[in-house]
Amino acid sequence: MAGSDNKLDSFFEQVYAVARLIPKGRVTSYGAIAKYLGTAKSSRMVGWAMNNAHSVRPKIPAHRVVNRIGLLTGKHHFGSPDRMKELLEKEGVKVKKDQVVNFKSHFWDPILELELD
DNA sequence: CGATTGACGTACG
DNA sequence: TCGTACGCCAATC
Repeated sequence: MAGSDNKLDSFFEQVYAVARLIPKGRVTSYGAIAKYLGTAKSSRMVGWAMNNAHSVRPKIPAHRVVNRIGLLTGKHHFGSPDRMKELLEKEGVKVKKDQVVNFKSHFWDPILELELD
């Protein structure tokens, strides 16, 4: 279709798409998203995408995206450093010292969940 | 326009 | 096992 919204054509939009697919009470990592998109080495760009996510609508549940060890590295970007923690705990994700408790159990891997045969 | 930074992750020693 | 170096690419200084 001419003039179609090829938003998914942008790497950032792909990150946003996956971020929106993160179920409530679940978390994922930048690397997991990057790897799912086929750019595992560009994990930094996922973080940049999240930075830009503040200007993207609908709002991106960036609070469900943490680094590979479950550390709330981006908590300072939510307006308040405790905002991310509150949001996660509100969804049932325990956070201790800026780190997701039982992170592995809450980990949501798009490669496994969105895997297509 | 060139150098530095950044919400990360992997590789190497 | 731990510490350091590098890659990635866009935005900012």
